[in-house]
Parts: sequence; C-alpha cells; structure tokens
Amino acid sequence: MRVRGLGAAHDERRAAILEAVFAIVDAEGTHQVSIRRVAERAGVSVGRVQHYFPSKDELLSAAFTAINDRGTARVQARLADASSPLEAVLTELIPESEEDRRLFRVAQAFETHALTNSVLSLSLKESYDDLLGLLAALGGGPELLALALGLANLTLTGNLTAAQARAIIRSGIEKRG
Amino acid sequence: MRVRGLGAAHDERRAAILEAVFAIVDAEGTHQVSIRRVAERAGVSVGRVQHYFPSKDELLSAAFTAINDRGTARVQARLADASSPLEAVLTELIPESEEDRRLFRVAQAFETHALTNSVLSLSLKESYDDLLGLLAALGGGPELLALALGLANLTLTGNLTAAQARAIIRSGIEKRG
DNA sequence: GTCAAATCAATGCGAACGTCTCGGAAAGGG
DNA sequence: CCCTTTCCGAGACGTTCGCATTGATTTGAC
Repeated sequence: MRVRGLGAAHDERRAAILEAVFAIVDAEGTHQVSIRRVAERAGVSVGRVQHYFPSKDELLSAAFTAINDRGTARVQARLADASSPLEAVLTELIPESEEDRRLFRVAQAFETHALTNSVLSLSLKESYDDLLGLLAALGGGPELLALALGLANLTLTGNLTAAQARAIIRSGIEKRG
Repeated sequence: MRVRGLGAAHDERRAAILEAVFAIVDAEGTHQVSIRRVAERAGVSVGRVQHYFPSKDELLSAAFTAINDRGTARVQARLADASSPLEAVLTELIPESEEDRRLFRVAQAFETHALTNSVLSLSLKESYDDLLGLLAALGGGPELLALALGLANLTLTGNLTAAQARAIIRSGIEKRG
C-alpha cells in the first residue's frame, strides 16, 4: 500500500500524542503546551512528536480539528436514536459528566485560540454553519444554538448545573419548537 | 499620603501597560504575551513592567480583572439612560463596532485563561452571578443571559451579524419578558 | 537640605523553548 | 538479500523566556 515500513499503528500513535495535548490543556491551560511537555506526558520522545507533527502550529491545528471532529461525532451519534432529534442535539451541547466538562473546556480553549488565527477561525465558522444547517433541518433557528452555547458556557463556569441548563433548553424548544 | 516619590501617574502607567497586553492578545493571542513584548509594545522598559507587576501571573490576573471591570462599566453606563433596561443590558453584550469585537475577543481569551486557573475562575463565576442578579432584578431569567452570551459567541465567529443577534434578543425578551 | 521611599533602566542567569540534524533501527516490496 | 522508506531517539543550536540583582534618579515628607 501507501505505507512503507510500519504504518499500522500510525493513527494510534498520532491520537496518543493529541491526547497528551488535551490532557495538558485541560490541566494547565494552552500556555503550558510545548513539544517537550507533550512528549513527556505521552511517554514518547521529542523526535516522535516531531515526526508526526512537523511543527507546533501543525500540532495545535491538528488538535483543534480533532476536538471539533469529536464534538460533531457526539452529535451525530445522538441523532441516530432520538425520539426528539432537536432536543437531543441541543442537550448534547451541555457538559454533564466530568469527562464532558473536560472535553468542553479543551474545546473552548482551542476555539479561543482559533479566534486569533485566520486559518482556524475559518473552519471554526464552518463548524458552526454546519450545526446551524443541521438545526434548521430539524426546525430550529439560530436562537436555539445560541441558547445552548450560552448555557454550556454558564455550566462550565459553575453558574448553572447541567440539569438546569437542559431544563431551560427544553422550555426554549417548546416556546419556538 | 500613602504615596512617596511620584505616585501621581501610577494608575496611568499601570493602565498603559495593561493596554499593551490587550493589544498583543488581540493581535496575536495570549501565547505571545511576554514581559519583554509587553514592555516593547508599551514603549517602556522591562524594569518598569516588573515594577508595576511583580510577576507575569499578576500581570495577567490584573489584565483579567481590568477587562472584567471594563465590561461591567459598559453595562452600568447603559443602565443609566435606558427606556428598556433589560434590552439595554442584553444588547450591550453583543459586539457591534470593530472596537467592540476587539474587546470581546480579548475578554474571551482571558475567560478561557481563567477556566484553568482556580483563583480567576472564582471571580469569573462571581461576575456572572452579578450579571444574573442584575437581570433577575430587571425581570429576566438566566435563559436570557445564556441567549445573549451564545449570540455574542456566534457574532464573534462571524456566523451572525450584530443586527441579527440584537433582533433575536428582542424577540427573546418579548417571549418571556 | 536630608533622607527614605518610589521609580525604573540595564544587565545577567539559568531554564525552557522550537527546530534541525544526524544516525541508526525496523520493516516490507522487489 | 537488498534497498528504499518509514520511523524516531539523542543531541545541539540559537532564541526567548521569567525573574533577580544592581544602581541611578526622582520625589516629597520632615
């Protein structure tokens, strides 16, 4: 195939490195992400990190798209088995478990990072456009996405519980459903 | 008084340094903030920056609270002359001018930074609690704050215009006002 | 005028940074 | 078996970082 040498574990090793990036961002913030620290956290050498991600910029960009993909995959998964798809999609945007909170914190960190990066800010906008299109197909307008995003924000800061946020989403759907 | 030597321009010089921090965050992201670069951008020496902000952490924390205070000052200013205070407060959360967008981008950057800092995350929560209290006094619930925050987010990413966001806020108020 | 406090400019230090290079191990196609 | 390709560990290079130190200057209370 296109793979010479050992190419089998390529994706797994790549994913493991990205996982180390997420762990550092979640625990200590984006400031603490460096090639050396990522390598150390992943238990690999600096050379390996650089082999899979030639530069720090590419590493961060890959991490950004990986987080994005993970988020959309979550939404798609919920769409499959849902009596009320609109509610399913929107409540999926609220972090519930501690693992959810971790994912959302990291995602927000990268979103902020993307806001000051012309390339990433474009794909960020496209991600939201996709979500808006999906919601429109389900009969919901942009106000529902905004509501869910804001509730996710307030849940992350601790001003609301996940249960409160989901309740507000449900009543928001009823009002405009 | 408590000020020996020249204490008159103390606040102004402090503010000028913080302004340089904001400019760097807005133009190149939080990653690019360093003592040296801040000093250079502000047109002062490294020593001066260190005199007013003994450590980088204190510099960033001061910048965070300065941005927060600026935001609440905006809201308070709008409250004074407002026929519909609820609408005034909420629409003030939407960035309109390019200067607004700048302010909001910087604010979001620091909010993300605060999420991974135990001290700052506490004052972040308090800020939102204050806002929630103010809204409650005006007859609005947390769903309206969430809506406005989400709309601000979508406006920053370019998925909505400020006019669209404000229109959605107005119809959101009517529905629950 | 004296003097302590406030103010900073200059410089050095050790650590960490991103990146590059080089060498060799590993592995499958021919 | 060989040879190309992938893979990656080790190390060095030059830069930048946060921070500490030092000493000069300025200021206002006394």
